[in-house]
Amino acid sequence: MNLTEKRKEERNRIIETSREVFKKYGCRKATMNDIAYASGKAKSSVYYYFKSKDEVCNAVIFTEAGKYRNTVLKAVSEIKNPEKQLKAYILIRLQTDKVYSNFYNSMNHFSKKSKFVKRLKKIYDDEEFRIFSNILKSGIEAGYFDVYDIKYAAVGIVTAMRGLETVLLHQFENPEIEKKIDNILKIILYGIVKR
Amino acid sequence: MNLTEKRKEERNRIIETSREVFKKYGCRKATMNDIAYASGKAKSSVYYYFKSKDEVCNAVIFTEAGKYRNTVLKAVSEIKNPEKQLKAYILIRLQTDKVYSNFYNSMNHFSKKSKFVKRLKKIYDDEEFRIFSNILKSGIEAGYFDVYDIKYAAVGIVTAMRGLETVLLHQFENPEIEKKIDNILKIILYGIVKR
DNA sequence: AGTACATTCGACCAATATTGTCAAAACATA
DNA sequence: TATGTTTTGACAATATTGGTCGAATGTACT
Repeated sequence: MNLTEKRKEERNRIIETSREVFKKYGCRKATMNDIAYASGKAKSSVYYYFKSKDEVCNAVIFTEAGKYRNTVLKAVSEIKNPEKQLKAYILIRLQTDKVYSNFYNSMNHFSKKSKFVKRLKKIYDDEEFRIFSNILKSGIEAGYFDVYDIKYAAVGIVTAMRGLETVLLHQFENPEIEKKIDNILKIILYGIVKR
Repeated sequence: MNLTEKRKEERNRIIETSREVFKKYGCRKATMNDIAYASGKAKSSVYYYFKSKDEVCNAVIFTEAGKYRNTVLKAVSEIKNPEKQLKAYILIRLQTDKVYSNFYNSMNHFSKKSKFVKRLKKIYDDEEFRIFSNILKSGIEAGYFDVYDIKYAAVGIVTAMRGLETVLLHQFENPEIEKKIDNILKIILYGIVKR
């Protein structure tokens, strides 16, 4: 095995253990010692792989975002019909959102919003925006959708969706939720103007 | 309401919130600030009620031990037959053990066994010993049991039970567990000598 | 063995965070 | 207002933490 390969693998191993440590203690409370110990190394050895604790955090976030992305893409790409794709996307978003909000809520339970959480949010937001744009784009290419400007359409719809979520999230157990989503989806898809 | 009463109530309120904070962060990671903030007070206000963080920890442990005690006693006292009492006790012990081991495992997940955990264990151990002795004693008074020396009998049986647990705990989902306990119980109750 | 390189580690320091104290403020109560 | 209780922010003493460095260990190749 290549030297840099081995190095990367060790890095990934540390990232995985860090993820667990963060889950347990939260990012703030977890110390480099915790991470090192959990990885079966000395603290300075962790610094051999990562410049700083910040970098470890970023790596964990980045990897998690990647996993999230894959989950979504895999679920969505299996669906051909763009309309159903959209619906699947919204549903999966509502589900994973719950999980990952748990993840980073525990990170700064109290204490003013940290730099860290802001960064995490931004990364997820960007990711989401990109994924959604792709769905829109492929829908357009397939001749299903027709929007004036993908970028602004995406921004608008994602924003609307987020508003939708804040309303729906706390009634997520509600079995009516699918119907509600269907209704909103219809508006997004066909507009409110009668044809 | 009496003045000292009010004070005690406030203390209890802090103990309850502390318990939640400990559950979340573990005892080591939780700071007096965390506790104070969660209680809606300033740090120094917490020190008005407790001499030190150590005292807060002790109070939480003590209260938890008391709750555990009540759970066991309530469940056991409703049973008249000492034999069934013993069985109920062992079962409930196995169950609550799981819960509270989670509680204090999270307390010092890594880092050498802390003074704190040792104390927690000791308190639970004493408590358990006392409860068990009472069961034995009431069984003797009721004419069901007959042992030479309650104290040593209790020590012996509790020790044996603990050994039993270490074996059984990780296969707790096993539905056969009741049968196994029954078997052990029979040995404890009737001895191994044929009559 | 000897060299070059990757990896691990413990000791160490400066910066930060935490515990615990205190005197003053805010609050209640009569 | 006077008295006792409770809350608080500022502060000192102390402990923990992030991060550095040089030395030790490991490893692969000549």
